[in-house]
Amino acid sequence: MSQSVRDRLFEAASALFQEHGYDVSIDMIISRAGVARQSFYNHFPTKEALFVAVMREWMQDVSLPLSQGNPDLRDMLTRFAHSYRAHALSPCGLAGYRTIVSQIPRFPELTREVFDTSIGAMLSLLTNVLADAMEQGRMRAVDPCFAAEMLMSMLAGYERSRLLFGVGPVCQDEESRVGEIVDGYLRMYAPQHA
Amino acid sequence: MSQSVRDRLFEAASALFQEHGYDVSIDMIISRAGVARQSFYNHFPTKEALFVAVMREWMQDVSLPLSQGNPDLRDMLTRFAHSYRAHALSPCGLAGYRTIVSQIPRFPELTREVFDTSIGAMLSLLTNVLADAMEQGRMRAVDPCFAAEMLMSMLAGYERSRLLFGVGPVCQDEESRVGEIVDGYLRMYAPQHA
DNA sequence: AGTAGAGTAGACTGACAAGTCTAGATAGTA
DNA sequence: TACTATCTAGACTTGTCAGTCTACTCTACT
Repeated sequence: MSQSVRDRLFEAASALFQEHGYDVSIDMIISRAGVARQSFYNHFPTKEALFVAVMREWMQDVSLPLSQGNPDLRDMLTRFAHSYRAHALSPCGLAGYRTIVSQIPRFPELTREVFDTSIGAMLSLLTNVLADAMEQGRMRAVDPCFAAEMLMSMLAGYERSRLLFGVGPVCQDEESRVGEIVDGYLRMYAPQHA
Repeated sequence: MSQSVRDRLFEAASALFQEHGYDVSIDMIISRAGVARQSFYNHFPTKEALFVAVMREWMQDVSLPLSQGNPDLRDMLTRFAHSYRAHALSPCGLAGYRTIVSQIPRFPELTREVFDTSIGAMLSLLTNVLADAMEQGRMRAVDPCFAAEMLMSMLAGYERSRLLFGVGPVCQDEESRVGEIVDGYLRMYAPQHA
């Protein structure tokens, strides 16, 4: 037995919540984990508690290559774009998004916390970077938070919905699509007196 | 009795599906409609059938002020922007989006149909309009479908997620926000030889 | 008057799920 | 050996919900 009972429960629940949403029975979780019913309740008081724990772990997965000192704005944004899209548009990320969104009414504080520490945290990181670029005259001076929202929207707006609904493939050519998005974005926010 | 039993069931179900998602009991629906249990089954064979009917009605609500002949591109896009955002970011639109997204695994064909006839239909309308503008040299010539995706993303990308998660108010100043988005968009796709 | 259709009220069934409880197995430790 | 903690196996309780069924009422039509 390489993994502890708790870890096996956790992994099984994480996969099942992603696949089927919150409506997975405890029986399914314990059978996937290969664990007895009572063992579940030895580690988690309720199913809700397990869900909360899994959600909190999902939040930890966000890490972004956004170094504030990078002199090449285009390069930095391109890296960010690939990293963000790889997470948000992956089957995993999409399924997690769906699971969380569907549980917003049941867990309002938790889901809000998930938002703040993942998407919201990304936004504020990006906002800082853009504010920096604006101060140095490498970008048109606008509200940096608004500009950050625009980039994140362009990277995973319509496309996230489309993929959520299972319409079409992920992308024909990720590289060139990201290139086009970043190009357009830099045109939109090019310094006024170039 | 002003409304037929069927209409009352339909309205009650539409409101409750929006508010609570698919997990609303038949008891709740009939009690809200003020109707007996058997009457429900006189009109709909199953709860799923009612859900499908309600979803199909939701699709009908999309109508857009996109006249292909409008000579003022900015004016046309601004109208589109307001109309799209009024629908997508309203409490109603957001709740419906959540309900549908959470039921994607259970009703894959239906939800796909919903997407195609609402968001997807908007995209193709907008695509035609943009292609037109590009042909006339009023916009930079790029893939019009990609350009349409960008506009829809900017109008309801990050913001839709934020509102879905119950973070913050709808908007401080809708008018100026839409103005900024359309401005930026037109800058991004301004003709190359202005 | 009589009949059919559509309504109400509410009991009932069968399935399923969360959480509790009992009993026994296994392993580590004093 | 004896004790304790954690595990397994699975029965059990309680509650909910979709869908069925019975019995009665009301109204329209012939």
